[in-house]
Amino acid sequence: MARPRQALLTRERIVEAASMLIDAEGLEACSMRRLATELGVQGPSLYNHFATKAEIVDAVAESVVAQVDISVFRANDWREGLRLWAKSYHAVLAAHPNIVPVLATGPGRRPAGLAMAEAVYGALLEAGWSRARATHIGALMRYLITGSALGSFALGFEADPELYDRYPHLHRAHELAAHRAAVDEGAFELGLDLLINSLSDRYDQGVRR
Amino acid sequence: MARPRQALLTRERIVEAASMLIDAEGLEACSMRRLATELGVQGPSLYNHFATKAEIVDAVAESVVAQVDISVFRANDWREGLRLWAKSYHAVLAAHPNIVPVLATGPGRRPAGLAMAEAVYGALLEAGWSRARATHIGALMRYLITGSALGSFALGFEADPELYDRYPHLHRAHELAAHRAAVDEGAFELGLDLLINSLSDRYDQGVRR
DNA sequence: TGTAAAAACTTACGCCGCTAGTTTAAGCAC
DNA sequence: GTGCTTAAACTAGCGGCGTAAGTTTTTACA
Repeated sequence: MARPRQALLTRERIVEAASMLIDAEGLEACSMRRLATELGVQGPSLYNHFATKAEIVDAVAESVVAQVDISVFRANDWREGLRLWAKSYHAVLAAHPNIVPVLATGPGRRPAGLAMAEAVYGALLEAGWSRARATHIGALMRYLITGSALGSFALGFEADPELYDRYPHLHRAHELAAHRAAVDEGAFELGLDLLINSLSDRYDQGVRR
Repeated sequence: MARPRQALLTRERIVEAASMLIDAEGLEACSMRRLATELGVQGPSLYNHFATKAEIVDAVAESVVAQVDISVFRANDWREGLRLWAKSYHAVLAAHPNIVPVLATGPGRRPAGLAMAEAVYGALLEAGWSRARATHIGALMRYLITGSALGSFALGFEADPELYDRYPHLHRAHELAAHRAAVDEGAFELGLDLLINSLSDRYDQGVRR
């Protein structure tokens, strides 16, 4: 086949297919040849639309981050804004866990990532936090959110009971996987509560740097 | 060359070389052929000592986690134990950042990882925290520690000033990289303080689940 | 001393990202 | 309408990847 009358590929179609493939089978499954097959095309054809594979993955990351609700900072106190944003971000990453390693390295040049950083940092500055502290708080939130999204704590323990014979306190660790949601969500909620409440206390005491 | 009079490889030599290669050039640089070259050997020879590449990487992860000081739980209050352990873990990961993605998925079957989980969880249980809360606290600490180790927050922003023209609050984001240590360490220290202090407050108020 | 296991080797398979060059259709200038 | 440029698909192929299979030689032990 040479050039078709109607183009088979668009950047949008490619990103959508890549996103679905990554969600369904993971980052490693998303090779150029495999992605092309998914789109009914030969591998190198993708290079007519993206210069490298990294650009495709980056576009997927961008489309995921764009789903995070950053409007919450406009209508809320910084504490509530931070909490609602974190929950939205957390929920988006929970729906697309396989792309998290890409996001964990920072916003890079992605507009949605930069817009999110702008919204968070701006809200903290406008609340009165110092530049340095606002940066720390932003970093801290990213640590919690991507750290929790990167790998389930519960699933980090294998289901084989014999594995824990030598570790008296871990004798029920093989049951963790069955309570995955409660464990992982509970830990995230606890962390969010602890961080925001204690930041709030400091703020109310006038400690803002 | 057939079998040499003195074995060229041992599991220890392989793990050591892999660890150095990963530290120096990253996980992707550590291919079987490259690692073998580093050891003065052909690629497939490594399979006489490890069944898969994943086993080698896992052994590197194990050797890194084994460097974390978990003795601190014996001589300290749970708060101070938690703080000292977290700092030790953080320092170890800062020295070996390229292996962090492997650790972030949990202890798996690695003895050092399981011993660490046992120490943390045991200390929390013996302090009086409920099983569920102790699990949450352990998960939360991992989120913070691996989240912060996974990618520098400061380096997540590119040094190109023009990138931030559209984002009024980010106009100095290109300077972040120059303050990498202050930003990243400040955020981690803040997070650790906030979490442990607020957990300590709850504990002192008798809220242990 | 004969045999089995160990530890190196070479060769090769099917993936991978990506480059180069080819073919044909589309879009535009005259 | 005709010719030129560009776009979007193709095929072929390079060097690298993890790993399997089979070979060679040495060592260790019965």
